[in-house]
Amino acid sequence: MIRLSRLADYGVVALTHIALRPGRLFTAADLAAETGLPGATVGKLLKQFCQAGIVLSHRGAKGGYALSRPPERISMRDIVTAVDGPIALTDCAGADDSACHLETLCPTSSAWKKINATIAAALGDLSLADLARPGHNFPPVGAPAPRGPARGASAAPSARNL
Amino acid sequence: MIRLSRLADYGVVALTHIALRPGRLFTAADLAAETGLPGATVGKLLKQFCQAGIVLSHRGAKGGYALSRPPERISMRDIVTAVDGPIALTDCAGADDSACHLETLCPTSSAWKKINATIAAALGDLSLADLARPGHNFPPVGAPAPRGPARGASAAPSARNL
DNA sequence: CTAAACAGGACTAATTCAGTCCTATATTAA
DNA sequence: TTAATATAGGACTGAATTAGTCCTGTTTAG
Repeated sequence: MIRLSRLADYGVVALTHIALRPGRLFTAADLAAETGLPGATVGKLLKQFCQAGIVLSHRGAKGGYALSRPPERISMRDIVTAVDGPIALTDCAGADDSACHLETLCPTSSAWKKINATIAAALGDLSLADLARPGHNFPPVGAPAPRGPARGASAAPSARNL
Repeated sequence: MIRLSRLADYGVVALTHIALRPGRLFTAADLAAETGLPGATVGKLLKQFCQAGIVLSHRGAKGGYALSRPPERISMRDIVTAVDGPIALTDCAGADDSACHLETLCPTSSAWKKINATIAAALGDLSLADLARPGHNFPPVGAPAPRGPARGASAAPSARNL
């Protein structure tokens, strides 16, 4: 299935947690403890978000991370792209100089481009602020679904599929 | 990155090939030879498409596969779903009875549902017929990008990313 | 100057996926 | 009726990708 990487999912959880507590500086360890995500992995994620300009880091003692801009201006696309790279369903539609050996001229590449753009737009339209306040923008459809790993019987955070 | 499985990509190639030659019955081996895709894998894909009702199979000698309905009525969503299962970026938003251990009530699940629905709609709006005639519906944006594996220097069909 | 915390990379382990193979069943043709 | 062709369905293996950990260096507060 089309899947979002687990890291990207974790990233959304972590950033949502920060967004709900504005003004506070989070160490990677604290954030991991409060969200229940693996510590080293949260550190890795925050580094990536810092490089992408989504969070600002403060080094040294009493350091930590904070959002670089208001959650309204951080989109799902920013987050997913920071963790997983450019949004492209297939190599041929996203990449630049790929040469295809399957067909001399691929009839589907332009279609993939359209699909990629649609997905990117959908992710770009949703901000971190929207995620933090779901009731306002996204009324629950059925029962309020609890969030979490579903695959297998593992108790620990597990794979998530798209 | 968000990725479509290679199988789903292969499936699109295979079905497009069939759609371009209406009336003809394809054996799995012939289709594999003509598209350059791995033989056993094409057989596997066609079985899945048959189960999903996208193609009809004719068993026995002189058997083979054909589309079950006109390409206009076969959507990308049908294809991707047949190969990769339901379209759901995360477990929690797509699954039914998953219990989340990260947060007592996940604030993001309804947002994921919206994103999933958007992607499903985008895939549902594009038919196999559209893929087979890209010039009509999707004018080339830049240079007509050739399609194919990009990752690494492998000559054989390689991983495709979303 | 010491401790806290981020920066950055290398490395390992686990998971997932692509691909192959084998046996059974159905259909056509001789 | 028999032989050949082709799909149905599953089990199994190898490879690729990913998640996660660890280590060393740098920066800053006290």
